[in-house]
Amino acid sequence: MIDLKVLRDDPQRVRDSQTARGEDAALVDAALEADANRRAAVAAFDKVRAEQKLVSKGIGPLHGAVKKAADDSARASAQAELDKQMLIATDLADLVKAAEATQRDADVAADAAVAALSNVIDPAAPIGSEEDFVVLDTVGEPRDFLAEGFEPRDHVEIGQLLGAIDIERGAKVSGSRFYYLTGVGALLEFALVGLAMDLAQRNGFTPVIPPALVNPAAMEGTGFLGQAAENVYRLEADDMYLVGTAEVPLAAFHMDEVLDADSLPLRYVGYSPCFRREAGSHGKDTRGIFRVHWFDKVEMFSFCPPDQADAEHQRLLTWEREFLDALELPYQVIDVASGDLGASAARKFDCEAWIPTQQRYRELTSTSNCTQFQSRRLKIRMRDENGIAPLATLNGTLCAITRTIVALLENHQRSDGSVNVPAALRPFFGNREVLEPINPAR
RNA sequence: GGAGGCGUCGCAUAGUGGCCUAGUGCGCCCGCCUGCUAAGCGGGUUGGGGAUAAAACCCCUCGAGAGUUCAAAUCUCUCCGUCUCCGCCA
Repeated sequence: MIDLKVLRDDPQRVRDSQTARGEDAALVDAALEADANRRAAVAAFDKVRAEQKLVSKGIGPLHGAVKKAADDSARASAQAELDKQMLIATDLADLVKAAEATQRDADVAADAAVAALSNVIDPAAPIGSEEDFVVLDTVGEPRDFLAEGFEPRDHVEIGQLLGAIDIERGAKVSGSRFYYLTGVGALLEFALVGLAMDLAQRNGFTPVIPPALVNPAAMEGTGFLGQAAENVYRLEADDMYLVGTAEVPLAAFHMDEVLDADSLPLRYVGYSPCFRREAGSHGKDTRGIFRVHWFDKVEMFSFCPPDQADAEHQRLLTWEREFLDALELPYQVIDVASGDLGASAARKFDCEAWIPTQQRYRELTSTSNCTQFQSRRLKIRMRDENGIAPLATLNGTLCAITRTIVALLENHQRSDGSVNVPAALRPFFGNREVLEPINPAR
């Protein structure tokens, strides 16, 4: 949810942001109107409710006056007054009920209208659509396989040779975009998680194994039931959702809480399965495990004071880069354009690793600064010397297992189908230096 | 899954239809007193919203929602959480 103060005081800023995202700027004026309606309805209710309380409060003593009346005429006049006040009170009760209903409707409408607005983009973010990203840095050199004298195999082939990835059986058991990691493939996941967790812990993150199944409040508060709703798995019978990222349970961890500003930034690193329906991506990345309905991921999440969010965002990016550096992968860092930001993000950096068989850089990790957008919805606030205010939330991928495996196998393959294990990963992989083929080529 | 108990301010507790404008203790904050500390004394201390130049002020908030009533922490219903016992189970 965006800041109502900004909406009221500087609506043009919000309109410009909507436009830059390629979204409807008219939603801003609809939200302004709904907000004005709400305030009018609140004022009307407050007024009639205050009146009702006043009258109602007088009725108790009137009952007493009737009981204690000294004589019949005093009793009759007290009773008359009581009857009169009761009539007024009954009328007021009807008015209150009506005003309350009006207010509730106006409230719901205003909430919906404001919730339809995406986060106000960071002015530093490049303006444009998906392809208008800015490359901030390029690290490492793609290998020249031609010069090395062999054609690189793709991760599906290598995975088959190593006995690491079983896509056919994944499809048999669960359908398309499913897989099994087997043998060194399974061990590779543990090694990657070990390396990622180690890096995170050294940087002050609290490791978390979060629930991957959450209630509607958590899913909605995180902002995934808006434009991303079609990609979320919902369990109809239980009204629960399968998370698409640990960002959801990590963000919701402090839902409805007020955190001490001195304890910030609070950093958590979660390891969880991620479930994605991949609606609207039919025909995209159909081969292998690059785009799947389920994968595991190590995700960083940070709660921090708003004025430190930019710096924290840079730190998250730095840790993402350290991880890719450790894996010795060539990659580039991009500043994602306004039209390609999620609804919650004000700014986003992606790290894209070179995929040799695709001859291009593909997204491996991503870090978003959601400013106070998520925390307002989730009611996560901080208390400092200035009082209570929403805080900033940020998230960043440390390791999306399947895509990392794709990049690792393809970039570190050798002509005989074996794969080099990068030095940093070996301590988490039984000091293994090379993964050798165990299956014949098909 | 069955039976029962319990959800009140940071914590602990009082409150069974109108003196509740939710009391008290602890903790915390400010002040007084005091060689210093402790004690003592006085005041403050849920959160959200409306109004305002800022206030005063007003409304909502006793797990959530609905209902009864002129009036609900209090009565009724539904849901959620939690605890105890029984059953089942990785």
